[in-house]
Amino acid sequence: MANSPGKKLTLEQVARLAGVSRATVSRVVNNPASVSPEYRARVEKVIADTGYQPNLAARSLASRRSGIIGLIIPSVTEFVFADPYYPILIEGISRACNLHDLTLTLFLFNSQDDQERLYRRALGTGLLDGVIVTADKLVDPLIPELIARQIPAVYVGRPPDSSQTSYVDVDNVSGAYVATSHLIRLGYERVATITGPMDSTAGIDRRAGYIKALQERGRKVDENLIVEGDFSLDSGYAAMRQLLLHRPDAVFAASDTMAFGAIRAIREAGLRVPDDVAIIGFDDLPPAMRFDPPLTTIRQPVRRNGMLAVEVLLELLEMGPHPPRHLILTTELVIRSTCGGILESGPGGSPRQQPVEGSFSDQRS
Amino acid sequence: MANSPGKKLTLEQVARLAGVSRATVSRVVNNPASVSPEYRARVEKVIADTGYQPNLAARSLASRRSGIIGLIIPSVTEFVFADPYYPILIEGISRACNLHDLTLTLFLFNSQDDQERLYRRALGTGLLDGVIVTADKLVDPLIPELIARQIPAVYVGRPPDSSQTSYVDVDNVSGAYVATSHLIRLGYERVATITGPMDSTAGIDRRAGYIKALQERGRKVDENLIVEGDFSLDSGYAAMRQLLLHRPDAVFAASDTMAFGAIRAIREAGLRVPDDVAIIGFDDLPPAMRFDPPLTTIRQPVRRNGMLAVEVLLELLEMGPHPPRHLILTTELVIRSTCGGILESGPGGSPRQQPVEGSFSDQRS
DNA sequence: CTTTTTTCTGAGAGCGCTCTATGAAAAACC
DNA sequence: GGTTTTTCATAGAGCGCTCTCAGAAAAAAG
Repeated sequence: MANSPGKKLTLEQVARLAGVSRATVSRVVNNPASVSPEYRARVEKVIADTGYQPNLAARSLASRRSGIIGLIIPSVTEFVFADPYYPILIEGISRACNLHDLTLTLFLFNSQDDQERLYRRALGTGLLDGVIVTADKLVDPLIPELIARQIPAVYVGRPPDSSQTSYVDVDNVSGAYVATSHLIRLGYERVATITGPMDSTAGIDRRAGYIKALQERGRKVDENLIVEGDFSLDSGYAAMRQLLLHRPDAVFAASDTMAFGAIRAIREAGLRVPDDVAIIGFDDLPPAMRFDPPLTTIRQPVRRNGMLAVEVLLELLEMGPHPPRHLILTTELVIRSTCGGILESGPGGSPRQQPVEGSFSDQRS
Repeated sequence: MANSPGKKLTLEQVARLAGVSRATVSRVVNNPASVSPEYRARVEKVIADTGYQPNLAARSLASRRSGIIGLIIPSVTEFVFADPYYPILIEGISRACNLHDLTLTLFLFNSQDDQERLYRRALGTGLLDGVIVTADKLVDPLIPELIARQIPAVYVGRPPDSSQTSYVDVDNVSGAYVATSHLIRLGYERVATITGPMDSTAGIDRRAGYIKALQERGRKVDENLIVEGDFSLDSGYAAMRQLLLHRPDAVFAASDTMAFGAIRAIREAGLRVPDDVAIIGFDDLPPAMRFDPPLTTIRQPVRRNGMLAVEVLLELLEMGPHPPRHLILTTELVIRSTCGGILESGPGGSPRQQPVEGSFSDQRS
């Protein structure tokens, strides 16, 4: 009896059934505290009996709040879903949405041509309360658009210009630094890296962390040991083949998926991991643990990132844009089997990172 | 100049700027043919100059059409994204949405508790023009709900009761039949199967295809050679370990992911694929090709399925529910390296399936 | 017991758009 | 040239909800 009215019930009818005015029903729905107990009970009974649910379009038109947020992933889908990263991010976002009774809309584009229409659809119709955008590209036409239209937005990953944009990111520089330091500490001499795309901030930051670690240890940076990938398996494979020409004994791959590709290339060259070449990844998505051999990597809290993005967006929605929020989560070194772990407990304290998954620093810029 | 009006433009204002009535602007937006060329040009110019875009909430309230559809995946997300199946399905759906200028909302639930609230949110607010639902579970409280509320819906995968429900599916029985027949034809004697969950139609149908193939060849069905999995890697691994007790020489796994788990179990037992145990999967998602050794499997057009689901939904939206539509796509045997392919060209014609990816049968029930 | 303050409900004006009914102008017909 | 059709823009009534404002009733104060 709680539902299935042939025709949809309106506020008006509920009001009539309860013998009150429309405004009162609206109030019990949106702010029960403002209605006297008797009236509230009366209305609530009718709502329970009829299974009344407000019409979102009408509510949204009148209140300019829809409870709908958008997730915009400005990359072509084939690329997007080649990696478990995005599904897990989506899972996190969706979880937080469920927690807050938000509805999630998804804007993926399948070809570059979709982009313009998609953005119009997402941003122009005024339906979305706000958006979460993944910072995939260094050149992002979306940022000025979002600012001009004054649409609350939170980036996942550091956007190219963060002066007016809130974001949630992991500390990529430090993660890469830790990864590279780990390799150096284990005694490897020729530590190479397969970077992410140089048109993404994540790619740039992780490369910077690699170089920082090298320099701090007084190693010189050899450009031959730096090859650019695009986070995909194939690019990891190709990059590794190129790297092999220069005989690295350890490699920091800027994503797990590229690490898998690299391992394949290493094996095809008749070499072994980690005996001949050690390798460390970045991400620690589920396949890393299951891979054979299990991958040593830098864990980033992707799901958590997604959830926090929603929280920050909600904050923006309530408090207005004000100073943009920047949340940086820490990463964690996860030692498994691809770096040859024997030497790892050197003198002078454990090199093992503290798991600090829950913590994060909150810095405003 | 095409956008960034500080305050959002309304139809009203566009009408004023163009010196026409609101109704006229509305008509050029929705049905340009019904407006005389001069007026149309005048209005279109203003729209182009101002970058006007109609407010979705208002439009949806007045016309009862939002251009938004929902994708409901009635499984817990951790499970959902453990497999590349869903991301690829989403990609297909999203592609078709872009093609038709539809907006996609995503309803995932992260715990069983979400379910009720999620369904209310998805179905009760009247915002969605229709929904696509994945037929994951045999017991689906959604179907009666959808019928009662008269919400246009298309299932991906055969729903438990299809008498009133449209769906798009692949021919699971025939796919499993082909897979099993392939194994038999190659000369394997003890052909086992790792089934999908028995509370899903896909699991049931693929099991049925396996049994049908066995029976048609006069093989007797040995219950010891049938173990139930849940499409996950771990379940494939566990199922295979159990199967190994009964010395199968070939296995049909009802999903690629389970096949990967099974292969791991086989190797851990000191056996080789395909020399000691042949294995064939189902899905042919990207990892199948990249796996070492590349997996022989049954290809199902997942992306295409997603796109067609949208097309069918659109049809429903335009034509009304009428007789439910049932679209069954065919599968295709993809021979790679896990079945020992040498014997495959037996006498009496090639056992290789015709690739028929593009075709599908359209049967109404 | 009257006045002031507080608490709540109801009336009513939108939110921005669609769509039917209406009527004016243009085209077609006799 | 007058009448009937056809074409096409406009007026205006909603769609279902929120929210401000005013006023009635109840509580507090004098």
